[in-house]
Amino acid sequence: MAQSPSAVQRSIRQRKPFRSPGHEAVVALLKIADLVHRKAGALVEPVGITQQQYNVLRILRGAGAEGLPTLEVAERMIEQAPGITRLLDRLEAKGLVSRERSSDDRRTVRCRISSQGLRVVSRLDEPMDAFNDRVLAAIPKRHQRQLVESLNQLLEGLD
Amino acid sequence: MAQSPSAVQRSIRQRKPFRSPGHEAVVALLKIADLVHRKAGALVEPVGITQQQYNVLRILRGAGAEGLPTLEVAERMIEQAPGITRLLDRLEAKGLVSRERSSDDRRTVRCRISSQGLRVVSRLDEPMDAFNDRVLAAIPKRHQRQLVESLNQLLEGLD
DNA sequence: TCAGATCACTTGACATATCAACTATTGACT
DNA sequence: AGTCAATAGTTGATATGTCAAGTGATCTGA
Repeated sequence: MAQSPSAVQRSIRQRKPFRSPGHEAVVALLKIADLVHRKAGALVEPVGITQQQYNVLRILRGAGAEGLPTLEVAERMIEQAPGITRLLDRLEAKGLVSRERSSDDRRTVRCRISSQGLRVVSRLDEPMDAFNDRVLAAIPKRHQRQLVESLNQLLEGLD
Repeated sequence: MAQSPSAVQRSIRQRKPFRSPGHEAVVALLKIADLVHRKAGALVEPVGITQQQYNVLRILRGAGAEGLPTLEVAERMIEQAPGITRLLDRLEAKGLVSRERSSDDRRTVRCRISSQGLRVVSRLDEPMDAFNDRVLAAIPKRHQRQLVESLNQLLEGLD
């Protein structure tokens, strides 16, 4: 007897079952990430920034007053960002970050969040946290810890 | 006593623990998806196509000889693709798909995979399947089924 | 039957991503 | 000191993504 199609299958309108659990898992991961991406993007859009820009602002807020050199910001990004320079250009143009070439190592550029930038991120914190929690709320409490652990293991396997 | 940092924390060089499991889960999901994306992209790059293009080719192969109208291809994509027309333009330019305006409904354009397209996808199937399975192999067998189920639930929660 | 709504794309304009040079500093080693 | 390699960005060219508006084709109801 045929299994009823999983949510992943339905989401890509696929009749046949997946070749393997690995295939289903990967498709699910990509699909979920795309959706989360779009929903989070819609959340930050009203203040005129993108998700990546929001990510940079959070990193710089976390870094405090000393700020961070450009490439260290890139290292801390959730998604790899080879265009970090121009990403920061746009944030600077909006007045949300400031940059200055460091005096002790003149190769590096120190990036800091501005007070306007701080205002912008703080306005987004609550809706964003609520969104994150809502995502995980879709699965029963007793499986949440296991999921986070499995995701961590997947991540470790990917280097 | 301080918990040793999780893989997710390390991957974004974050010292402090996450505000909530939901936050950690979302960061993990996005990070994993980005990595999977890049690795899969590197897999298909040698034959001169992108992941999205590979996704289209698989969809069209699955559709068989009748092919599919443009927007139905878009519906089956893993990641939403508002630029489906141009995506198909590129595949057509490479000779991997063919298109013709349908005669029964002249609004629609029927897309088919070409024999050259079939050759290209089939060359990628094995490495791609192996990759998918390798991703999931990072977690113990007894948790794999649970992970896939949880991912399905996350996905359902996102509409 | 025919005007208006809907559908299935297309196209143009613009933002962002990616990769490969290129520049200015700094570090390491003779 | 002086040369060579490695760093830390920056920039240009090109590809891709995204949104809004436009074009036929089809459907729907008076």
